[in-house]
Amino acid sequence: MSIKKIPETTISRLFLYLRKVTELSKLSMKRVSSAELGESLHLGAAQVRKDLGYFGHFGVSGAGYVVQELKEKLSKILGKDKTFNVAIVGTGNLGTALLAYSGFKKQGLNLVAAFDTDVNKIGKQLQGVEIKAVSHMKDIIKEKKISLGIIAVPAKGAQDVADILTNAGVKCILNFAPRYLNVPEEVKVRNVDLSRELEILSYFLGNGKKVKL
Amino acid sequence: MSIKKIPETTISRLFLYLRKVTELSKLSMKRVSSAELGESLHLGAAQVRKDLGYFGHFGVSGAGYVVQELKEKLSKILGKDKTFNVAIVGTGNLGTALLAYSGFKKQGLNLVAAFDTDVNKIGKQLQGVEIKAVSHMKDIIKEKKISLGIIAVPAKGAQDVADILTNAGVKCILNFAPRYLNVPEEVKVRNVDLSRELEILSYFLGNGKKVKL
DNA sequence: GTATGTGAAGTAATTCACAGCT
DNA sequence: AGCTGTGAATTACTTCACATAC
Repeated sequence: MSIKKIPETTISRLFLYLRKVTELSKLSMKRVSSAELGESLHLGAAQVRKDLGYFGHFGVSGAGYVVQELKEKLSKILGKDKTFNVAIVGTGNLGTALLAYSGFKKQGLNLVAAFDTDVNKIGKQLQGVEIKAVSHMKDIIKEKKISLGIIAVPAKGAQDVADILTNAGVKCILNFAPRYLNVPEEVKVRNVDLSRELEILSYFLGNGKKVKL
Repeated sequence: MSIKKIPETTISRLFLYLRKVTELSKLSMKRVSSAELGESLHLGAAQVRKDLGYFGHFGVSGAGYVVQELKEKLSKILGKDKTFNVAIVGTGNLGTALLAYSGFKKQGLNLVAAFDTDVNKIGKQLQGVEIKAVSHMKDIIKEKKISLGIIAVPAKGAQDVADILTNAGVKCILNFAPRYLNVPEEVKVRNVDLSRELEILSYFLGNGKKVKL
């Protein structure tokens, strides 16, 4: 293995491999081939091998991968051994659903703060977290050492929220607002744009056969 | 313009152009250049022109695009003039948030049915829609001519739901369950995997400088 | 002069195909 | 014999650059 840039798509697939290999390990399976790993994820064997290859030689030629070992190495690579503090900004319907989302702890993420501008919401408890005013955000983020921020506010407020977050030292943002966020280079943003997902699907509904996706 | 395969990334950007051009039209702007269009979306001028070029010659050489005209053409291309009926399956936190999501109508999507397996929920009203049993799904989907299904159930039930949906004639699926769905070739699926988004971000948190994304 | 439309060049990701290890 | 690891080939997308139209 040589030093190469690792595509983000590869990182994203590694989590799928980890999920799968965790299942297999529960089923007490000892070995797994690249073809088997890719199968239910509809990925080719070559793709799986190339992805894993970025991180070293995990496999046994002629015999596939040792399930337990692969699981441990992937967990390590993917930072599943670490935990991070998370804040959510915006406690509307989507924010509330996300607060209730039990997946956080599984990802090693502790939801430690929630913010809103609505005075009727401030002070209320949600999933054991007290909703605070956005005006206190900077201090609380520093104080609680929050490194990941989730933006679930309307589009027009999103950039301001992103500015405050990055100013306070947040390194990653999951953005649900339907707009592009300008952030400093070292900050990583991922966007989930529900409107756009729906729009894209409705495009395919309208265009049926015309476009081969 | 010749007949070419249109990348899905292009389709997805067209919606961004439409949003922007709609804003500009509200501001009574008459013309817009490809550079201006791309600017706040952090897309290059060439990218914008290439995307629009897939669908014909909309622009005026030397003068950019006529805002109103571009808006109308994009609306047409993207099927914004049509409406579709939508069903949601799973009325947990996420499903409820989506039901409440006001973006639907804007996309020309009418949420006309909601399904759950929980007997305590069945019969209740949510956002003016009565929650029905999953066992009645097939008939209701046909009867109400539902063409888009949203899956917001846990991973283990998701494939079964997808089977019922596609069997009943649903053509597009927005899947929030963290697993790959096997569907007939003509059915279009888009996946929103919140766990994975969080995982990917936490990978970047853990690996700070090491990986240039 | 200015900005489009588009081949050509460049970059990135996927898939192929096979040498080499067990 | 079987399956990995990886360069080479392919495919997909983006960016460049310029002839063309207004």
